Amino acid sequence: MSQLLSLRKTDVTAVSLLFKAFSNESRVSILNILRTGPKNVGEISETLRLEQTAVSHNLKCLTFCGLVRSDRLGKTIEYTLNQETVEPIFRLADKHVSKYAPNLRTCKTLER
Amino acid sequence: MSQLLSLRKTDVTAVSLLFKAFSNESRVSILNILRTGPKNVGEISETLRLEQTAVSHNLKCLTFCGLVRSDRLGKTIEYTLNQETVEPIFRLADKHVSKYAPNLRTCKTLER
DNA sequence: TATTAGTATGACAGGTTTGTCATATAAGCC
DNA sequence: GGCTTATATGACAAACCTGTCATACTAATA
Repeated sequence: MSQLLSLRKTDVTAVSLLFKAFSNESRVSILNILRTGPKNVGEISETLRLEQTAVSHNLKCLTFCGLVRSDRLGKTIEYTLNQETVEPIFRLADKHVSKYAPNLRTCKTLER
Repeated sequence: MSQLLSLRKTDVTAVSLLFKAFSNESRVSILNILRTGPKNVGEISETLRLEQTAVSHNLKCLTFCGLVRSDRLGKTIEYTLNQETVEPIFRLADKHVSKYAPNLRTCKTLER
């Protein structure tokens, strides 16, 4: 009930950890490409032109946060997006950026 | 139209920058406390027991991302949450954590 | 206009994150 | 079992982030 107005301390920690997963361009690219459907590591790596090991590291992080799910398919491992969470978050973020921070993409690091 | 299914490259950059703002515990605390209403720097600093300069740095970053707005009130500067974005994002994050990553809060750094 | 209170800025050190390299594991096939 | 393909893991250096310190700015008030 009061959850809606304020989070407990522990949740602040969890929420910041969750968004750490979204705070890296490679990981956001991976999530973004998985929106079009499940893909294995090789396909992700090839499409995004990212090193296989880098993709694996980032997928582990995304899995740990519950943002993707992995299923072994023979020699291959297929990754599937957690659409329930990721889709609405992407939509909100996209809307926010175009409405409130249209110049965000032009800077390379966060201003402070 | 196709925006709903995939973001352009530039948006991936913007989205990851936006979530970088959410990826730090101090900043999430600040956003969280602003959910209860506008506050000035001193009030935020005092309530969260964070150094004034640290709060100022983090507020600058949040302002830059359009997540808060600042209004000078005499000697004081009041910060107001962008509820339209932050409220639904917090709700989604909170729901996601409890459903898909309930143990997230117990780790100090992102596993990889 | 000098002083004080509130807030911002810049620089820097310590800590964290990231990609890469070398290597390990797992599954299928000969 | 040995070989090959697909993916994961661990260590490490470079890059990046964060809080702190010293200091600057701004507005109100004496």
